Amino acid sequence: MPKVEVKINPSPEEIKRLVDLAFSSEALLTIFARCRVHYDGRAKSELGPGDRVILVKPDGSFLIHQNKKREPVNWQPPGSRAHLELRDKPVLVSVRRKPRETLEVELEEVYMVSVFGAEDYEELSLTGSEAEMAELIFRNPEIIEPGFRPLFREKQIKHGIVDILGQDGEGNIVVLELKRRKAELHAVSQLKRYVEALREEYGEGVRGILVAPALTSGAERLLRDEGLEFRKVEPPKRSNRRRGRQATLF
Amino acid sequence: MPKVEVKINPSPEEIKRLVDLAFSSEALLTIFARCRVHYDGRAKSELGPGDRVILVKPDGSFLIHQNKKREPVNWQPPGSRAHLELRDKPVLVSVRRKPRETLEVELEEVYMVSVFGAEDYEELSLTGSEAEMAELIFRNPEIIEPGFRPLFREKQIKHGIVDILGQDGEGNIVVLELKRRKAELHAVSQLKRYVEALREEYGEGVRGILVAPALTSGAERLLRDEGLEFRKVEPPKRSNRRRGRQATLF
DNA sequence: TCATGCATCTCGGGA
DNA sequence: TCCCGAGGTGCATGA
Repeated sequence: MPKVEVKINPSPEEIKRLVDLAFSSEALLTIFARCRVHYDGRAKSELGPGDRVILVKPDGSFLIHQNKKREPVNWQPPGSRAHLELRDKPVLVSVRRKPRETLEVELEEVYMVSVFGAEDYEELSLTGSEAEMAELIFRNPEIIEPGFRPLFREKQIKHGIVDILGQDGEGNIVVLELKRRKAELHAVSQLKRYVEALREEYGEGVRGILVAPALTSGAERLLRDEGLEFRKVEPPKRSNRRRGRQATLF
Repeated sequence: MPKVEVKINPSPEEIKRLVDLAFSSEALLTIFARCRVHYDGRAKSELGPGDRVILVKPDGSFLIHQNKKREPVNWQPPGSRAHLELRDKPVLVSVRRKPRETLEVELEEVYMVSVFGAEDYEELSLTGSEAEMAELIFRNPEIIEPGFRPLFREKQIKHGIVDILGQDGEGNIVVLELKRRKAELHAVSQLKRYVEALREEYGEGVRGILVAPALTSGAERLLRDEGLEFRKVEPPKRSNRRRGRQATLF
């Protein structure tokens, strides 16, 4: 059985057949077409006629790509349900419930329809995340400062969830906010929110440290004004190993 | 000249020809293939073999889609430069400078290559944004409260940029933070940062109002604890008109 | 389900 | 260029 079926310049009947084939066989549907797009849901949008790539995945994900940018111009998330209606022109409709959102693609001219029975059992293995910065700090607490002891990870407090909660050599409570990239104002506000919530509960012996590879100018200014601290730490990149289903030791 | 050229089960030479055609003619390149993917840049990732859809746009955007989820599993942003190398297997390489990032796609089996000369001059017209909430408030300040006068939009202050800065009937300075959807802790922290910066400068006569269709439980708690206020406002959806290049009146 | 925060976030606007 | 914040953010994780 072939992985791919393609039709160039299909008739409406051929479009219908291939779209139904894709949906019934859990295959990836790809259409090259001149189309208009109407969206209504959390927001509302209109897109006039032009050539686009339309991708419908078996999990309901629906993407419309123009010839620029990384982002689809319109889309539906996984779990949406799509079907083809033959009106004057064929129209691809995708509906999401909760929140209710509808996407309609008027196919003015279809240049190509394809059905791709893609098989894929692999997951991405990624390194250099904030989670790995946290692991690094738990293994080597001295990179924060001598005497630092990390105690909790992702600790829920009154107004949010602290990345790492620990103590310094003097017995102060220490809040760490980690950022895998240059930290912005946003990150300082987050840290300040945690520090203030903990001072409310434990008094003045609470320090806040922003841990990141760098700071923006504004973040540095706010951090200084608020008496918070900074430690420069790069997110570690593991060399080769797989993440997730990690090799066990026996 | 046809809009689309497609080859099923192409040879390495045919792959090379079509990829070069796509890049030289500013066309959209779409490949269905079993591939492995290696990424190194801001982070680093590996993806084992599986069937994917690869999309390379003329602006350098590079997307690799699995058969699930809205998001590409790997990508490069616009401005990246791609080329095909014929090693043991053909390898698509995309490089971004600043920051340096490389994406390598080993093509283990290519089921289809296509070149789509897409023409598109339309831009998305979207309604229901935060910007439109701001316009609504400038036109109808009383939806905030009687006597409210909006004065500045996107006003830069010491620690950030305030959505709307105005005054109330008593002459207090009023900061509005707008959210087009349910406001979270993050939004309250933002508002608090602006209010504190302005109190630093102007004293206690500064009020902060979070303007959104709803609040999360945690946002409501923090807002209350900080003595900030809430006004329920839905983002307005225009009925039909085009946005951006709006129709002129003559 | 909701709430919370990360993300190779992307993207646009402004200084 | 950097900085800042919106986004139909998407997405995983926990309660």
